[in-house]
Amino acid sequence: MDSLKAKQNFRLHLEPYAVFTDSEWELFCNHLEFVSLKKKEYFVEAGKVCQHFGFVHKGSVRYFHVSDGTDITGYFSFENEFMSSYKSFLKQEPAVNYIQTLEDTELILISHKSLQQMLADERLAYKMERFGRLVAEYYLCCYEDRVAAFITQSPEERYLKLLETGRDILQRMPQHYVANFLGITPVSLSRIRRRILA
Amino acid sequence: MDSLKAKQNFRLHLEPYAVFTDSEWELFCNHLEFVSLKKKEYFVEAGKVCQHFGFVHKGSVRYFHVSDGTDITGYFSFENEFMSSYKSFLKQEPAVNYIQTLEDTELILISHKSLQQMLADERLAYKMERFGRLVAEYYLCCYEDRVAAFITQSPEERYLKLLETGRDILQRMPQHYVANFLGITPVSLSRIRRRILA
DNA sequence: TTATTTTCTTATCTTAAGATAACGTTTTCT
DNA sequence: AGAAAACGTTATCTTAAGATAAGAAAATAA
Repeated sequence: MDSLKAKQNFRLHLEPYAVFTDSEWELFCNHLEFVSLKKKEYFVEAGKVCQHFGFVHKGSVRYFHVSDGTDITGYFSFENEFMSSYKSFLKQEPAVNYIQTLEDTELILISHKSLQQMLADERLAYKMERFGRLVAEYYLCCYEDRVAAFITQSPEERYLKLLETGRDILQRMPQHYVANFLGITPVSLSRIRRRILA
Repeated sequence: MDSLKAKQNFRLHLEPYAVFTDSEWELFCNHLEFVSLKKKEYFVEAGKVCQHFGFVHKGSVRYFHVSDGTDITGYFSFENEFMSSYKSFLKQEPAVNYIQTLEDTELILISHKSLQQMLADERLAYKMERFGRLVAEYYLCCYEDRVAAFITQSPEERYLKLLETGRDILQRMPQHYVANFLGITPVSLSRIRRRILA
């Protein structure tokens, strides 16, 4: 991976959350790790502590749970989106889920240890606290919407909404992943699709 | 309301998120508002911007959506818990939900304007950023669990889990509020309860 | 206290989702 | 290219949830 380009792109996409001076940016970059994963490789596995907060530079990942042998999709992250098993990462406790790449994927990572170091480094602390706050707030809002969708909408309504706003999900994800992202089975989504066409 | 006691209690419950020096605490307290609401009064109404982030000193509140005339519970907050229509508050956009007291309730409030002032005040900025980050992260983790419950568990399983962990919800909330908190109708919850007893 | 509203249960009917299996198609792997 | 795996649809059967209405019990208000 071209880590120079990746860094530039990362800096750009961080702007809503943190604008670094050049010297801050240099300190920050010392903590970044660049990792390329092949399709279907795991970034997080259930039972292990998620050690990194990540940014998808290229490719995409899927976050899913496994129960009774079937896997159930929680969400997806595409290019230029953050990705982590947040609870596991933040609390440094074993994850209850997996994160797996869906394609060959390039990630920029910040380890929990690095984050703590930056939060403890006077030169970066304030900016990192703010960065963390804004990222967490962003995801808080996303989750608020997602919970609202589950309690106020039927599966069919959730699918129709996804059709409107669906980002890359519908184009790039196999339908059975989309199905349990919506909280239903693949068979059920197939029926919903037919119902809508009729 | 005894605002001195309320302040003390608030300071105690903020400790996981922010520990203030006495002088910081004094600055912080200048921004606090103390409000008593009667049962069934509204703290947030759909269509209006949520202006405050709140802490429940006494009593309890319910967060709910209204669609097609029926109301659907999103969550509850009890004594010593935070409460806000986060997305509306953070983005200062119209809320899509209501927040209503369930009993006579005493709240400690921070207005959006006050929060911005504190974030801009050199003497408090760092601590407030950190405070904001830790609160947002806390709720992020709660929401992560809540979404996981919707996609991995059946309504019955969610109810059984609530029986185990249910805080005050089951004791203090009417059952039809609990029902749509679980994403189902009151009638359906009643059936689940019967099924479990049998 | 009486009247009214709220709350919970139960019953009926309709609708849709889950489980499972079969089949054809497409993709992936070697 | 050929074999295997993954994917999407369809069908059947079972189960449970939604909609609606009615009635009893409890809480609240006048």
